[in-house]
Amino acid sequence: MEKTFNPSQIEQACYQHWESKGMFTPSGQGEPYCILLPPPNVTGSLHMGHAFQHTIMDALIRYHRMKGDNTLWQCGTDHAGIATQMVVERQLNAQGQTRHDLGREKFVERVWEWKEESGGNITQQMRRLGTSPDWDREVFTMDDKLSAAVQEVFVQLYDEGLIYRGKRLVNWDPVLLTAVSDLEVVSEEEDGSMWHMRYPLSDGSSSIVVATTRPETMLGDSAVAVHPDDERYKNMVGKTITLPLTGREIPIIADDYVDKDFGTGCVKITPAHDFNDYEMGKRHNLALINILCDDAKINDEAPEAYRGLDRFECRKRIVADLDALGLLVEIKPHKLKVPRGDRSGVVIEPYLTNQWYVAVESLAKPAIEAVESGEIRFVPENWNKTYYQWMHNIQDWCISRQLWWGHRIPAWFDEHGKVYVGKSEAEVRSKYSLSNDIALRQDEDVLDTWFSSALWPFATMGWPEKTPELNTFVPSSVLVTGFDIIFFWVARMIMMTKKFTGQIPFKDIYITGLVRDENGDKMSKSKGNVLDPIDVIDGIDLEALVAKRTTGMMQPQLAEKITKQTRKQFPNGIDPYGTDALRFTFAAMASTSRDINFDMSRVEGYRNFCNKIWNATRFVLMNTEEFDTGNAGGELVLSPFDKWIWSRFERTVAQFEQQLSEYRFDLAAQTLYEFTWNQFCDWYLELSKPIVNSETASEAEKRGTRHTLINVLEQLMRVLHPFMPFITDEIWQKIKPLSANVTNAPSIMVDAFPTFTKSLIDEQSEQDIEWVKAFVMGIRNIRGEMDIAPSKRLPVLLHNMHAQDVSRLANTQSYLLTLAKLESIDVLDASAQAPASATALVGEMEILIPMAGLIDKAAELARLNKAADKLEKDVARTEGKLNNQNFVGKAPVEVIDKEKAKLADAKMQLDKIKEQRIAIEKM
RNA sequence: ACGACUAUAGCUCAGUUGGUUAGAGCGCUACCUUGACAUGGUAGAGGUCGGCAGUUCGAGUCUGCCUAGUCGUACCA
Repeated sequence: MEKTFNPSQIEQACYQHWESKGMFTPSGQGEPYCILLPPPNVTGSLHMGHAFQHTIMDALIRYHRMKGDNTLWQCGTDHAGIATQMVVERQLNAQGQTRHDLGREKFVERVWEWKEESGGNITQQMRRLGTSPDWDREVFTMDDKLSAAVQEVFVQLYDEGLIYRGKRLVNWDPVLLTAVSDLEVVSEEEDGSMWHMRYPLSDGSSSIVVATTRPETMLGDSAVAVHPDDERYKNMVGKTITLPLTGREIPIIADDYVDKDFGTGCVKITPAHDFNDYEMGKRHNLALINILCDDAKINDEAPEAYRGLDRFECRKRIVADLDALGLLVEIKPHKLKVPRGDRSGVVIEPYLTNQWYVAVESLAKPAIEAVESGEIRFVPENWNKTYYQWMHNIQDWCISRQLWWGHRIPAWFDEHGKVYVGKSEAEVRSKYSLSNDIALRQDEDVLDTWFSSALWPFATMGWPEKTPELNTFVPSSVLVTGFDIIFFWVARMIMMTKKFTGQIPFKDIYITGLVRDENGDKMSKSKGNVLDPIDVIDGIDLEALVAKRTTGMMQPQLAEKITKQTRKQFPNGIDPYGTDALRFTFAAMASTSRDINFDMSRVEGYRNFCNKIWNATRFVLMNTEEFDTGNAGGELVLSPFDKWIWSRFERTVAQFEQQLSEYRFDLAAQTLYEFTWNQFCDWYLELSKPIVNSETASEAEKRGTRHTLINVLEQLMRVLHPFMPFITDEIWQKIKPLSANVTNAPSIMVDAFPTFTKSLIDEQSEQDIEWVKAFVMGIRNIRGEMDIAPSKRLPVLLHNMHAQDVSRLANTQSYLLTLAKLESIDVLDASAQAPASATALVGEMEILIPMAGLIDKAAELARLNKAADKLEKDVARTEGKLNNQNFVGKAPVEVIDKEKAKLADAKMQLDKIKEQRIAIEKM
């Protein structure tokens, strides 16, 4: 084995071995365990968020697979309607074409080509991450089977009256020329203005001033509203005003929606261009006057002067024209929330169109109950409040999109515009008894991408057919996803799965945080702080990284700043850290629902951890490869150290499993790290050296230790495997032949997870080894503090020993000499006078290192004073507690006993230190 | 406006139902190339747990208020 672990040498071959041998396929035996992969955009690439979530999912999958569960990770990709269509349109634009030049059919062909070309990208990247989904079951949301499920669902919902078509206001993206759902609109506060405009009463008696942030919509006003109790305007209600620039006469109405204290207390009402006005228009039977074309230019409803103008151009003209007429009262700066499309970034218009909707109320009810009853559990739990809040106020879902890429809506119109819904034209004709001479044309629109993803839990299992998978893997075990898609996806899956299978889609929902950069900023192209997980795995040189971050930018002017910042942060580029280090980093940072501030120094730390494991293996191999490890038989005598490490290992397994079951990946990772580094490597490997190298130990003893070395390591690899799949398999392949593991598993990933063995817990050995550790650490402390060269062998005297100290010493004396680098250990008679010494305490036993020629008087006094100060504080605090009658009277006995014991121990130590201090001062 | 979350060492974070001296990693200081590993070893420094009040024998942990920050939802034209 090489001296340093080199991940790039092993990872890809290892993965091919797993995949080619079909190890990702469910075993078909044991308890079902299933995770649904949130399908990533088929033409997308893997980002840090994916890498994080996939690590979590893969760790769970690998763990359950090793536990013997019938484990399925269902994977696939999403067609991502708008996003993918936009990419292809941009490609066309670059060639000076639009999708209309190609026509629908050719354009969709083009998107399929793009999908074929780039569709394998993200799944290849997932393989680099070591993920182990069942690739044979990979599904694309526009596969025939999924499409069939989509149609089936649509038709059923329509037939039940839960899907309907309606003309109403929708969020309209005037650049993409499609409707979008409420969730696809993001409103950010922006600087704007509030224009106060005067509308004259038709009878000339007076005028009324309205305030608006969108003056251009006045062309579509159909009323002015005031509050019914507003004394200022009470006498005007019922009168009309003459709308400037149009000359239309419109009523003044009263409605308690109006806030008397906001603006002027008068609101212009434009039912065709504002959601609130639309509702008020319905209440008061107002005209809907649409003044916009679909690209947000002014249409022919408006006076000729404004027709064809862009909405913002029109705004300027209206303001100027009103000003010229003396009707512009004032313009105030005003902050307002501007709704923008999450994809296009342009201002969304409320726009009157025909769209398809899902009536969600009846679907929402069982979906709410599923969480209320505890059948579905959010982890952490507080997300259920977010869920409830949204579900209780849920609005009908606009599912039609005026795009070409997606599932075409299975509805046909006859020449009169009558609609027929069915899975195909043929089915529609027979279902509605339409003869062939009646012309039908299919609806042009496609469905919202999330409509098909909502069916993911059952459509991927073969629904509507009655497949065995439906019975086995619905509900799935846990959904791992981000809070950002609770509404988009999670809620809708619950509704649809409940509706069509009667089952919940998953039992637990583990909500992850976001992966941010090391400063807590969101990773984004425009900030230039994006990290590619593959670059962390393989490494990347500085120039390539800079190039990656600065090409294809929306705002090229930022390139310079990003270049500088990148050169500063990564002067030498990024080192190749390997997949296992990256995965372990994600696991270790995954504390409950907290965002991750991704820090490269953590990855480096876990890369070092991999190297530590690698070198521990080298050590173990060095001591077992050419030797008898007792696997073929032969007497094994286990040392206290061997028993101790087995005991600690069993506790580690138990703790790890407990933490994993609570989705505490951070604690689970910490448990493994602590055991591996601080117990196994720091202590056990060191403790084993005196035995395996001993000239006096028996062959049975040596065999016992070699046996423990190889088998603890072998089992440790299995425990580490869910987090670190590559290095563990690589090592396991090397060490398994030397171990007691007799399975024929071709890989550690399909071998068994170690089972907690209670009989190996050995309290006695644990306490004995703690004594050894305290002994060694006491001496090391003196050595460190007194600046004694580590190579200097020290003579040691022991004083005030109890029977247990004597027996422990007898069992471990030869090892202590090696571990603490001692020249000799001598026991001092109780009556004997100790020479001036530096002292360490192990319980009540004193370890004395005679100072002669070694130790500086002042330094030792300083050390003793430091220890005494600390103990004095402890004693004072504890005495204070025990003298407090309230404490003694009310605290539980165990707590009081603990305090008493603590006090006695501190006092004893303090006395000994004081004695030492006196002895030293006398020198 | 409502809701959720966060505030603990220089940095990033743990800290379970309140109960020993509040922990880890990274960074820092000193020493050490000892036959697994310098991507290492040993020892060490560093915290009035955001603030104020309360409950309690006892509060990092529970309650209230305040401050700072993050996010979500709904918004007044």
